[in-house]
Amino acid sequence: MSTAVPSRREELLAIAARLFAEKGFRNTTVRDIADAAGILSGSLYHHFDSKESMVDEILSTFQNELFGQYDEILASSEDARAKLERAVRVSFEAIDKHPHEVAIFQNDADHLGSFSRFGYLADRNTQSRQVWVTLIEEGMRTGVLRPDLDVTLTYRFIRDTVWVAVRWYRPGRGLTHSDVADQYVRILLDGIAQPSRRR
Amino acid sequence: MSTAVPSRREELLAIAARLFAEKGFRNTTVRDIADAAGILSGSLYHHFDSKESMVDEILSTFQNELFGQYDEILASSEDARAKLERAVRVSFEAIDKHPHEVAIFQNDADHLGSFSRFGYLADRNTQSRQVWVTLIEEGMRTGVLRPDLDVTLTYRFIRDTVWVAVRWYRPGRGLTHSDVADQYVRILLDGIAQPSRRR
DNA sequence: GTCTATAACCCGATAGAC
DNA sequence: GTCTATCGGGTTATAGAC
Repeated sequence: MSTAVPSRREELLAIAARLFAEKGFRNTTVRDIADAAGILSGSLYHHFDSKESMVDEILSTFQNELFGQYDEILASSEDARAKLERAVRVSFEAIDKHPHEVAIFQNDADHLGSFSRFGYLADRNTQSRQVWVTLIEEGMRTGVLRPDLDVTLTYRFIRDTVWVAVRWYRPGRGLTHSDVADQYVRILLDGIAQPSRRR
Repeated sequence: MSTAVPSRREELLAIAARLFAEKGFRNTTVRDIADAAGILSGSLYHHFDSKESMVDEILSTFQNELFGQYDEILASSEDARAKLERAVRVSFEAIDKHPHEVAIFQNDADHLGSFSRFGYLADRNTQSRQVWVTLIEEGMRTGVLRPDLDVTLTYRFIRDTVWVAVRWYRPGRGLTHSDVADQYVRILLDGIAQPSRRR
């Protein structure tokens, strides 16, 4: 958790997160990170065991926060449509608040996940899938979603459309994350076609 | 263009494309490519100037083919809804026929684009944007799409949802590219909500 | 068309001085 | 907490033999 006055360790992690997000984990060298922090590469190892432990701390901290929010939504008593909307909104908020962490997860999770140390990434992926599939199935059962949806395909559609926005969304420029979520929820639920022309 | 009997050069490019797609361009070594081809890394330089020239040939060949298809759609006389559908279908067909090329473009175009040699990647990006925006605006003007759409946001939504499917779609396994396109077009145009509950 | 051998460089990480 | 100095290994690419 970040405090009002970030520790040196947190400063370094923030610098590393930005570089990992911009250039990719593998393509960012410890010298890049040290340069951006104004120190030499060897000095980084006073704070961290390895480059891997840096990205590990970045990702696990972020995911613990995000999945706490998903759990709250699943436990709420709203209808499926409202819960789906909230889950989309929480995700866009995460892109707004933690764009670097989301970008690293999107770009490097597959590669990192092949190391046993990052096995929790696959677990979180499964957990995320369960959240969305649960909401979609509840929506189909209760009649707020079309009953002919392919659940797996719909899950992938929602997951991808939400998280891939990290590629172009820039906090503080143009639309807010809330505006983007509004439009995305509208397209997702009602489509882009003129309803009167609905086939 | 690939011939019935691929040349050694084409064989090597196909091997490289698969590895670039699986591991990323930077994370694939010339030794990886040579190993997979059953030769030594030095021997690759009899066929190609550099690793960069390999990915260059892979991407430019693919894009020349894809954008030829987009041009045909734009020039056709169908209505905007039909043209949008066809553009989505052509894109999914590209994912089916050339999954490695699409994956490389999705994962590495940003990084490669920073070198002047790959300036055409940015040009193709602009061209692609013009295709989708043209179709969306024509659809809004002719009344087949909702008139309150944010054109830029809708463009990004379509672009991202289509191309990100390369992350999970595997040719020959499960749904065909045509099935996936059917479902995606339906969600995109009409949404996932039950129409009777439309707000 | 491929192999042998190697140049020139970049990488993550370490040991110990300050 | 940072710097100096460096180790061991991986990377792209080249020159010339076969």
